Amino acid sequence: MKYSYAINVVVPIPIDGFFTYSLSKSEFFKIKIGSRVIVSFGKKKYYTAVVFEKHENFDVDYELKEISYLIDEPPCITSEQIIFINWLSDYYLSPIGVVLDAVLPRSFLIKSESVLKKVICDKSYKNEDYDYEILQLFENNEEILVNELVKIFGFKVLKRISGLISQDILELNEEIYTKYKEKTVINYSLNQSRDPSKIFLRSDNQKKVLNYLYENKNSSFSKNHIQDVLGVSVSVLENLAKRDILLKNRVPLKRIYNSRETSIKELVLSDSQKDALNGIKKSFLTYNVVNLLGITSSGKTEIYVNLIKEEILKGNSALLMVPEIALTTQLSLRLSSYFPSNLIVYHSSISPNMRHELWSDMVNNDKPKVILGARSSVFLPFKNLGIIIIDEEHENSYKQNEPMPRYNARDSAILLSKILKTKCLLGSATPSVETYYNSINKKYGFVELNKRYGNFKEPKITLIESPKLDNESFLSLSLRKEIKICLENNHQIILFRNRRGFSTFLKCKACSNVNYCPNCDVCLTYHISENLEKCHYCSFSRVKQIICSSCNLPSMELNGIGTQTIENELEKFFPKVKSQRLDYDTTRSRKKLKKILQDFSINKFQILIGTQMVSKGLDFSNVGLVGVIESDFLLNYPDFRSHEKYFQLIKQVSGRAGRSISNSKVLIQTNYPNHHIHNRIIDGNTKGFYQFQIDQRRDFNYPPFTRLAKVILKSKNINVLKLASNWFSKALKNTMKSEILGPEFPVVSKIKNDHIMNILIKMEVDSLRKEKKKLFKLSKKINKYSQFKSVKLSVDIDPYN
DNA sequence: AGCACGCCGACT
DNA sequence: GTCGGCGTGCTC
Repeated sequence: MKYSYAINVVVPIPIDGFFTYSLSKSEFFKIKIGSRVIVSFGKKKYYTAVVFEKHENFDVDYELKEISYLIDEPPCITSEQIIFINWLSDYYLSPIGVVLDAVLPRSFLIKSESVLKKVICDKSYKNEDYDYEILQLFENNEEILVNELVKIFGFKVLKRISGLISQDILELNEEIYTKYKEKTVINYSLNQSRDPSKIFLRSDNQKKVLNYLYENKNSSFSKNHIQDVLGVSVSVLENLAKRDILLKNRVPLKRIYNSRETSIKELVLSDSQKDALNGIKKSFLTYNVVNLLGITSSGKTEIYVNLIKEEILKGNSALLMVPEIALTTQLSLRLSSYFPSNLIVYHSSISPNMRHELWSDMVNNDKPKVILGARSSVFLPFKNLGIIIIDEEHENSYKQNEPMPRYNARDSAILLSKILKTKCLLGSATPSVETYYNSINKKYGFVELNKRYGNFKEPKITLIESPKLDNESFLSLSLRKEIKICLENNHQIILFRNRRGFSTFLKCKACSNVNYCPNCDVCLTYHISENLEKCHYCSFSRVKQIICSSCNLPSMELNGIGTQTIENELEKFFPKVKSQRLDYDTTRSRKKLKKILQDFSINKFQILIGTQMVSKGLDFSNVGLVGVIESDFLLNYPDFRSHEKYFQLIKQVSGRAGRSISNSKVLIQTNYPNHHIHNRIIDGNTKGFYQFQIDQRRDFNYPPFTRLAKVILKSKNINVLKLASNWFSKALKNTMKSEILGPEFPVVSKIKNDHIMNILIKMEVDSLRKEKKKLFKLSKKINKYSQFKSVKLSVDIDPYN
């Protein structure tokens, strides 16, 4: 069949590929690539879909449906985003619908939630009886869900409504527009109809307000503003309003850009910062991507701010990506003092209203913006973006594993910078091996910043052998000594403990049995505060059991060193000293997290005990000692990146010490004081460390010399899983020329009753596209075999872990 | 994702 | 005899 006008759309559901719909000539010329349409999809459902391609004289061998409704003529996503979405889907072997779903704000995608609103209800439309049938329903209702109409009349109703809409009798709004609520404030302004000479006031405060408003004629102010400027309370305003001297009116307030105006700070750069900044600018003349290696506390932020400022002055926007927004309160405060009216903070858990407003603002408003965002901020509809800065470029949290799509925001941002022809700066004190390799091989520009801000010395790092198990305490004598000295100097202490490895668990004294989760292949973690044994992979939890399930003796007892045990231990040795724990269990709420960090920064307590969280970008001036306790499980962890991760972790926690004091110390309590990584950490030979890693990666064919793909197979039935994995691995070996490893069970081999097997593929860089295509084709094949139908297969491109 | 179709078991 | 369980396959 031949269609004069057709469009290819993407439907935001986990299906691959485009779907083609026909449309009228007028619709065809109105519609743009990136516009949203409502289409009937499947038997009943209506979805919001996005136009990706337009075709004239389109030939297909099946019948096309017509589009139901054109939502927005101006596209809701940019043409660059169309390219980007296609790339993401292609590169990460992820259905394009899944990518679209991740990119667009939820509020744009609500399916079949359109609402019909009565505009005029003119009885003269009686003559067309089917229209009247619909209009009748609006006699009693102002608004009706399209869904309801579809339920009553079937899906053909949409064609009928579209007639009424084009005649302006009904109005179709997406549910979001009714759900989306403008934020408003009450503003006070002068009642111009009152003669000022006839107003008599006794109160000084009231006079103050009136004078202020006279000075700023024709403007109105929010109560907050008047309170801030004049220091008068609301009741003063209310009294004036009661006497009709002031008028109250509600005005819409943008949720974005409403950070309080503060004085714009002037930046003072140190000489080494200036050098680095100039180096970066020079480097951007030749390279699209530049890597800034600035040691901890060297003041990378000031450099970022400078680069962003230059873009803003040029009328461009800037994106600053950070790994985890929860820990960036300090950073966002600093940024808002430099860019009070341009800053937008963006992450996955901002409110739908906010996201909606922000997105529309980016599409419709050319005002330069500074966006501080977590990984999902790469998906925003950028216009005139001048620079992308990726802070802590090495962080694993740039990689999203769950939910789909799996993508790496750092890599995606680099590609986005190419699509947008934008500069891209990678910043880190401990760059990833890949980035380091690209820098020394001139694929990226490379700038180093080796001096701490304020010229404070980097802390002195010392290794101590962990005490033997039967020792009086797992806190070694020398660590306790240093803690004491540090406390006497009135400095603060951070104790770092890596949660993975072992956290607290229960073990049988008699038979050494450890309790496992019934659904997952991990042992249960014991939470003292709730007296519960919990699984960290599924939602399983139960009250602590003292009786061993294996030998029936009441001999289950606490094992492992968690942050709680450290706290208890500290209390034993330093009973008068205040400490606080900071980990994902104790700090579920953001407020609490903020409070703990705030309290620590104003010296309310002396010792902060924490997991990974304390290693990331916290800036406390008074920390004299960082203690690392038993965190070296990474040295034995079966992953080619585990040494790199360990190095980064230690460097980052160490960096928390001595930010504004000299003679700060880092003590690493370890079982492997002679490990070669420890040698590189002690002698500060970072280049040596990276060279060693690069050589190893080259020898064993790991990235950056190859690209990895991990195939994850899951099934409730372990035997089926084994058969399927072996079959798939063989199939891969037969069709691909890449090296195939596995199948093998991962460290955690069962989650939520699904058994898991992984196959690792090492693909040559220059045959990547072809190899991925083969992998993709094969992955579709496995469910064609009836015996493997229950096996769930997914692919992780450039996996971490 | 959602929905229909379809093939088996326990019920008025 | 039928209601309903959820396994499987399709959606322009």
